[in-house]
Amino acid sequence: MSDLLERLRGRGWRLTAQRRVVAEVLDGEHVHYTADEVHALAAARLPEISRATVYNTLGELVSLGEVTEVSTDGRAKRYDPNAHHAHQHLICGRCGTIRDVHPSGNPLADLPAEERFGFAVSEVEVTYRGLCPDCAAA
Amino acid sequence: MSDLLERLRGRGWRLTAQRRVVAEVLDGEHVHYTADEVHALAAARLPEISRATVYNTLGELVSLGEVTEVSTDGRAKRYDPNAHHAHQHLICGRCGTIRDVHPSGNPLADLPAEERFGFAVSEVEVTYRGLCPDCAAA
DNA sequence: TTCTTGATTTAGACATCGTCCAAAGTGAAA
DNA sequence: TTTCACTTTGGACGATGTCTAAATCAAGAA
Repeated sequence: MSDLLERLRGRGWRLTAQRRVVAEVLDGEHVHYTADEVHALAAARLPEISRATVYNTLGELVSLGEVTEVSTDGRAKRYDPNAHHAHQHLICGRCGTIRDVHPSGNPLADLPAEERFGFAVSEVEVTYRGLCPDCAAA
Repeated sequence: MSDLLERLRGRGWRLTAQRRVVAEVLDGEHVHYTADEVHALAAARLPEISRATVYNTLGELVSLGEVTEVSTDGRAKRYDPNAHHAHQHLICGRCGTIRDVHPSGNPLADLPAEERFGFAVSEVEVTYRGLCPDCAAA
């Protein structure tokens, strides 16, 4: 079984068939599914799982820090299970495909105090946009 | 009249009362309204303006490069008329307030070729997140 | 000025994404 | 095995945004 389920159990998660299936769907290195995709894949294994449960479970995984939400401009949010390895995203503006990338540099350090307006800045998100090879060719 | 309307007319825009009002609402330095806020403010001056027109007009302004869309995680998109001055955003995770910021550094240069996966990368968007002074105090 | 015409606006239906709720079901502690 | 708080369910609901066909209008032509 995945480390993920172990960690979740350790945090007092009640382990239901539904949660197990959602976690299994998200198990992978470069997975960026939408909630509905997760639901479809989960339903392939557990046909009666409801949309609400998928949304609930994804929300919990995000709260627990096990999964990151990626908002891609108006489209449905995508869920990235690769939350334990710092990375940023490269998104195709045409088809919405997402790749994980690892830029150098430290953008947090690039924001001087006088540009923080008293905010307690806690994170930076860097999103690269462009066209993926397939869309560029088409 | 604003430069904006001049530029738009120069590009063959038909100047209607509705478009004028939307452009006026967006006239300002650090404005980040949602489409519905723009609609409400526009309707204060031109009561019969429709939502569809506001959406159409905002979409056109974005296409023309006069206004930038800012997606703030699931909430409604916001529209930033400050498109002619490169800048990034600092967003309060609690209340959604947006500030324009100007970090140093060049994140585009921070993405090595082997991390581009054949994409034609054209832009980078850096979003700082945290709590604004009001929300931090509350 | 008036006419003409293609661009623009409108209201409201529709689509998508996500949230909420009350009722029914269930994991797991005792 | 029993119990009960935690989960799930489905369907209504809400927010945001898109689309369409018919009515309207800006602005160039006459």
